[in-house]
Amino acid sequence: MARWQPGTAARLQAAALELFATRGYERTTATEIAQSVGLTERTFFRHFTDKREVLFHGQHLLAEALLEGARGAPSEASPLDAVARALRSAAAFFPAERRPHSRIRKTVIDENPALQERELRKLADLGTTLTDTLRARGVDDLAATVAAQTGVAVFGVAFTRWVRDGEERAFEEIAAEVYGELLAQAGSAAPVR
Amino acid sequence: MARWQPGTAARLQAAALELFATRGYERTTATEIAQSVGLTERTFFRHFTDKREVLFHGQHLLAEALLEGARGAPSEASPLDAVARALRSAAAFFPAERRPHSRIRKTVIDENPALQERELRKLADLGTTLTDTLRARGVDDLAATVAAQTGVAVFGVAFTRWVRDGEERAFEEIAAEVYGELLAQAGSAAPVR
DNA sequence: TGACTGACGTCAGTTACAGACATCACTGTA
DNA sequence: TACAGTGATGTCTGTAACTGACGTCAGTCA
Repeated sequence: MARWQPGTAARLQAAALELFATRGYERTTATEIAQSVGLTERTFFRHFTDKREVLFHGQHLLAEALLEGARGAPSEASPLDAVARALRSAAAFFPAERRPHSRIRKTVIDENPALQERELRKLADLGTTLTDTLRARGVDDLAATVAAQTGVAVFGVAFTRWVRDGEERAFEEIAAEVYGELLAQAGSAAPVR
Repeated sequence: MARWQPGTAARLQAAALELFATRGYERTTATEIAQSVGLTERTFFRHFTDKREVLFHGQHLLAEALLEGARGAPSEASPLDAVARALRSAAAFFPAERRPHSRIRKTVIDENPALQERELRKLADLGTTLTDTLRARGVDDLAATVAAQTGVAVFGVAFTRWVRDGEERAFEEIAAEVYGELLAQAGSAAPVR
């Protein structure tokens, strides 16, 4: 018999989300989370740098999906078009089955500013890596930064709407709507004087 | 004679920035900051909810300037035009004299992820209040959100460039450049299929 | 004069982390 | 098959960010 059960991080994550959802984030200690799956506080902090991080583990997979989409764009595609492709390939990360889980997670995060900060940082990190990817395609600094940041903004708005109560459309559809709204607004905007 | 000197928060802020810049953020304790101006740790935490917050006090003034700009836009202006106005009125907050101070602050923040998270949150808060302002002008939810988030993205990029080493142009000029780049990219983008 | 307030100090407690070191099932190698 | 790693864990101990309760006292105002 194995000395330790595998998937420690995953078990901690599941336990943490459940405890956070029932008792609230602040009234749940790292020790409690660890003990609820038969581990020690110290072990918890070996798997997650932060108490907050337990809710955000695995985000790098989303980042990779996004970047893959951008990298896969034809070389003649504009930076913004590459970003649009990135958004489409991110959609695979938000299938309908995942929505209930995402909603519980959202509820927890919405209740705690510290968790919101962490989420914003993950989003911002997405922005910088996306910028780097665009630059690697030969896009100049300003264009890459603007396209990537815009893309992250669209992603953020789309994700927020996707997890909203009552929303049933697919992520891809919502993202297309948000992106379309951006193009429409920018298209009819007054030029810089 | 007054029992306490006025401007406690400002003195703590100045002391904190200096200590952070010399010793580094993490190796500076709240107690040290407080003692360096003859106060107690407890008093520090009465003025700032957080150790981080000492670097971000006063941000609400910037928010008010931004919102004032958006509110001042003519009623027939599009949401994005209102946002562009908000950006222009924010420029008053970044005169050339402020740049050296902003650069020191930036150095400190760049070194610490926790501080970056706080900065992102302030930016995000700007986004939500800007959204609310636009909605109060009668703009529908999607349009307001997209315009506001886009504006915040432009602001963020412009600010980052404004504090960059070697940069000497005024904030307003940089913001106009970034905003122009966005319009140019969106103008030539492929429409959503 | 005396109650009240506001900005501060003091003290004690909780908890998020982090370093150092021990443990021990498992693994690969001689 | 003996045996030296290795890696995930536990234990112990310490630091610093906060927080609540309460006391203090100069200035203010009825």
